[in-house]
Amino acid sequence: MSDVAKAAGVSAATVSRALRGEPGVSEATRQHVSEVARRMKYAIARDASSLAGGRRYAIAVLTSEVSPVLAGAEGALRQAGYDVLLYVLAEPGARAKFFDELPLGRRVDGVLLLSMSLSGAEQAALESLEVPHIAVDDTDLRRALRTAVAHLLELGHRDVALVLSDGVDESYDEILASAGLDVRPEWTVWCSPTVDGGEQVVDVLLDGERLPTAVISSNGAAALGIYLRVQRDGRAVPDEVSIVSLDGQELTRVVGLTAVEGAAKEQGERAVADLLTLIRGGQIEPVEHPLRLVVRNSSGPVRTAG
Amino acid sequence: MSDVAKAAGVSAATVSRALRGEPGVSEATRQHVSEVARRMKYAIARDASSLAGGRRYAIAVLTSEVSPVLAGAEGALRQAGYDVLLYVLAEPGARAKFFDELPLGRRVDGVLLLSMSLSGAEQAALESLEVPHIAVDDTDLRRALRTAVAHLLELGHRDVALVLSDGVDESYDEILASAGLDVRPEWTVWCSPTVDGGEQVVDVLLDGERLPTAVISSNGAAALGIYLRVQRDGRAVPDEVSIVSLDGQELTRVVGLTAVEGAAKEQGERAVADLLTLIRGGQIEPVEHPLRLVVRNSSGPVRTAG
DNA sequence: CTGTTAGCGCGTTCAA
DNA sequence: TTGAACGCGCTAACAG
Repeated sequence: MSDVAKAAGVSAATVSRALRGEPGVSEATRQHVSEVARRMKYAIARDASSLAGGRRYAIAVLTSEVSPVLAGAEGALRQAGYDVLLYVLAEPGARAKFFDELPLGRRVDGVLLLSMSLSGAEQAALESLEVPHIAVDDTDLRRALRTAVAHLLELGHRDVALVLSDGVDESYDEILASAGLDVRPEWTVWCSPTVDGGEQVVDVLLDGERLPTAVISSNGAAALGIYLRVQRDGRAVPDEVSIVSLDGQELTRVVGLTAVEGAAKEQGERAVADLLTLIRGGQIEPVEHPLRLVVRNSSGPVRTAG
Repeated sequence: MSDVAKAAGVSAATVSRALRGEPGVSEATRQHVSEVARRMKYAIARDASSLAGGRRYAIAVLTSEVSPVLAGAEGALRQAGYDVLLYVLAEPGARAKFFDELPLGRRVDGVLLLSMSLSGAEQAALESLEVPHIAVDDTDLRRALRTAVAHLLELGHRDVALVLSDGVDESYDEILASAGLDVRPEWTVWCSPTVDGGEQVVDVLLDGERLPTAVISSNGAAALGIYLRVQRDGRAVPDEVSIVSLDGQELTRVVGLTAVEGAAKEQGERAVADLLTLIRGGQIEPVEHPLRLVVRNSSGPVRTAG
């Protein structure tokens, strides 16, 4: 840095201020210093910078799975000039160890949590770091369902079945009802969030006397199972049955299922933006995560009877 | 550190040496210092350590996609006490920028590359960092193919078609031939590495007079496409046609395709072990990446004719 | 707006 | 085997 300072005819402190965008430097000086630094291929040494008490230029990213959201977040952080310290906290052991040891002291400017629901203790541990943090929630099932229902209504569907993953125990009847659909108990079914689960549930669903013209699945893998099974049964998708997934797994994309996607990339970017705002001491206002209906080949107009 | 030194009745230099396992400290002193440090929950500050010329306790992980290998590598590195600096270099722009700016100077102890085939220039840029690096190769198609062929032979198949992804231009005839299979030119076909590609190739393949009893696909998505199309054509899998993928994408697992998998986790762990050996100045000996045949529901005994 | 001074917390001499 | 002094590259607080 002193080399750059000498070359630019200023002091090291000025170089520091100029390169970090700190106030207190004339615009002319800043430009000049930046130019010289670039020519000399100089970049601030982060270690020394953080040692001296400045920022650390690093964000810890905690995630329970390596997912597209991670890719989105990484890109946004990198672009903002931050390093990404990755912690994959998939196994309970690793997760417990992390929150026990909290190896983040004085090493990051912020923490980003992806698809992690924290326990109270974990939350408290995180707070004790005294570092800004923010979490990216999972897709909001409720809103996703409304989106899917609207899509199907538009296509003329009135007989819509809802396949929920085991573990989802809220009632969504009111959403179906308020959309003007009949709520038929036998058209709300549960299955495991797997391809197998989806296949099995089809037997139940298409066994009644009245068949739904469309099926919404809360889980992507199950949606795929439904799709495969329905086709194997000799029913055309979407001509006889439309299928919509509320979960934008890669699976749904690859086989061409219509899905409500969590807009993973945007969610990650949004979260990064919020986190950076927090780091700068700003206030953030909660916003709903964007949802995106991606219409592919598994949903179409309802077939007019007769 | 000076606090610990005081508490232990030694100098800071001794604490440093003791905690880093440096020689030149009596075993008694080392034990004592370690004990005191633990009691005081003291850990060496990595920033200061690297500033002063010591280790950086960090590894840069470069990857072209967020994949299970990444998860495996992260775990292994974490366990070895290293931070993971993640760089997702999926987009050409990001990748070019990285190799242009090389933002790694003096910041990591090593570099781990996952599923990245480096160009000569990139290779050179990496070397210029003067930091140990190691790459996890993609699955070796050749060996994977041998594994798949052996599996099918065992099941009695003799009429095996090979679907290669566009871009794969090596000849694998000798592998098929040496396994005692007839090499029929019309049974080696190319398609794009997508579900669509797989679907399309089925038309070509099952249009001849003599049909293969098994299909090997080098790509997982294409394998899925083949699977879907064959079923839709009303042919049973695996009773009429067996399908084996040489690529263990999640896709193949979820829909139950037999696949030769790269044993991602083990590969990642192995690479980390090698990298750490390099960092310590050791020599590594090349080993073949482990391959694993995962038999699922898409491969079965050949149906005895008539 | 800019320069000067004094550390940040450690590793590495060198001497004892 | 240990300790004291020095400097790594930078930023914060002050002075101008």
